[in-house]
Amino acid sequence: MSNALKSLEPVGRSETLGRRVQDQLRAAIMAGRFSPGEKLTIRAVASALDVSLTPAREALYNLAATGALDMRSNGSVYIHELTKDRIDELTCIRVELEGLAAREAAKRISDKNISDAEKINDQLIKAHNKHDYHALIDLNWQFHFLIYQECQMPMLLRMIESCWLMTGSYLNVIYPDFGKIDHGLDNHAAILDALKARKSKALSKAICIDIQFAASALTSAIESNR
Amino acid sequence: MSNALKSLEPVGRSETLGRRVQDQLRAAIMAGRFSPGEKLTIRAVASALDVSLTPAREALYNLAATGALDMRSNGSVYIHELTKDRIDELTCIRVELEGLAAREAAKRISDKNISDAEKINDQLIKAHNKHDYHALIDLNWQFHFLIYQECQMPMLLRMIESCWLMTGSYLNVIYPDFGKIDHGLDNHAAILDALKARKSKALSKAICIDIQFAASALTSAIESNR
DNA sequence: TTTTGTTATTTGTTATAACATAATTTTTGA
DNA sequence: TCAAAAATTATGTTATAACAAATAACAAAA
Repeated sequence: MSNALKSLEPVGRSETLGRRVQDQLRAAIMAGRFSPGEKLTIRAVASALDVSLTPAREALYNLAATGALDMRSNGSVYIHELTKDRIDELTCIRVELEGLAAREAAKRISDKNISDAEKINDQLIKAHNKHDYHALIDLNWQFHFLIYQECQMPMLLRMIESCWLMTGSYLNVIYPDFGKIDHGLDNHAAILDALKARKSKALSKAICIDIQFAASALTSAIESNR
Repeated sequence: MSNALKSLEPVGRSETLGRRVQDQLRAAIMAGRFSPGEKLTIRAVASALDVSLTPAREALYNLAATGALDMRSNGSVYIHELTKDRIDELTCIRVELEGLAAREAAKRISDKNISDAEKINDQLIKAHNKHDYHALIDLNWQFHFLIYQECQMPMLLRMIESCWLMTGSYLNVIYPDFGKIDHGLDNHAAILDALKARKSKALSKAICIDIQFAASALTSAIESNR
């Protein structure tokens, strides 16, 4: 094969409709565009994305299978509604999984990734100052997963992602209180410090503090909204 | 409501075909009845269970979404084929998740559950002596999940189950070497001791040793089978 | 007004057919 | 004999229709 041909990117094989529906739903969930407890019917999703029932159903049920959506016994699918107990459970799980990812990532992460993480965090601080919490949600996601990706553990990554999706719908509940996430910025600074020093234990600890901080903010937001 | 009505059992709502297919596949996977790398086509599953493509596809894709099956980019679904790297990753994840489940279970487990676990372990020893590794696989599953269930963390349980399903097809590879699993029985004894003393840290450690022991047996089985 | 039974509507379930692509086999030509 | 091409088969994808179950809306009775 000629070098010119080899240098070409493989044409993005047209994804299936089912997958595209799933990707769109996932993006919407992780951007917090759904409200907790909202019902997602097959037909509503199908007509919203202009596909038939089959791919809409596939997307909804696959997301439910990973835990990103909540499927009840009658087959209806809802956005997760979290109780204090559920948040506590999720926090315990995330501490274990993301702690592991952080430890492994610290061993492997490249200088370039560290500087990328710093850039993202700079943007994140700007977004915070501008009260642009839409961007903040997205950048926070990018910041964490840029680090986690370096652990080179694909199964672990998928599990962590599904944990994040479970709380996605509450981002809009928690982020508007800007007073509370000043601490969140401190946590990110601690994460970056540990990253630069490549101290895996310190990184893991900083990540866990960040998780627990977010969880307590979420819990109090839920308790007061009730 | 009348007392007569109150005494009636709620009618077990007939499961959907999709769910029944999924349950059957899951049971077969966790019993090790499939070989690693085996291809599961939609039509083969549909005709084997005498259903149409729709529920067969739903079951396969949902299991793939949880990681129990391996879905490749062209949509074909396979039984997982594990490499050393993948086993290592899975072991790390399981140590975290099952360690957590064990710690929490130790806090909550009832006397009855402990004696149930002992009974299962007795049967397990008998199955071992009879070289009945089919029963052994099943009893080992029961033993572990009886304990884990006590943690009262439903999301965690599902994650642990999907980890177990990933290695299901290798059970028949690993168990026939009976010499190696004498240690496995010792591990179970240690687990029961920690359980009876309700020492959460000791239980967690015993479980982790069991996991790592199984992993190393699996790794060497794979390496030698190659 | 509250309860209860009926009807209508919504929504999940499943089989089927048509289609497109990937894999395999067969055929053909050098 | 071998490799390329063509045909065939296998397999995944999707829309649709018919069905069943759950839910909501409504009307009649207590």
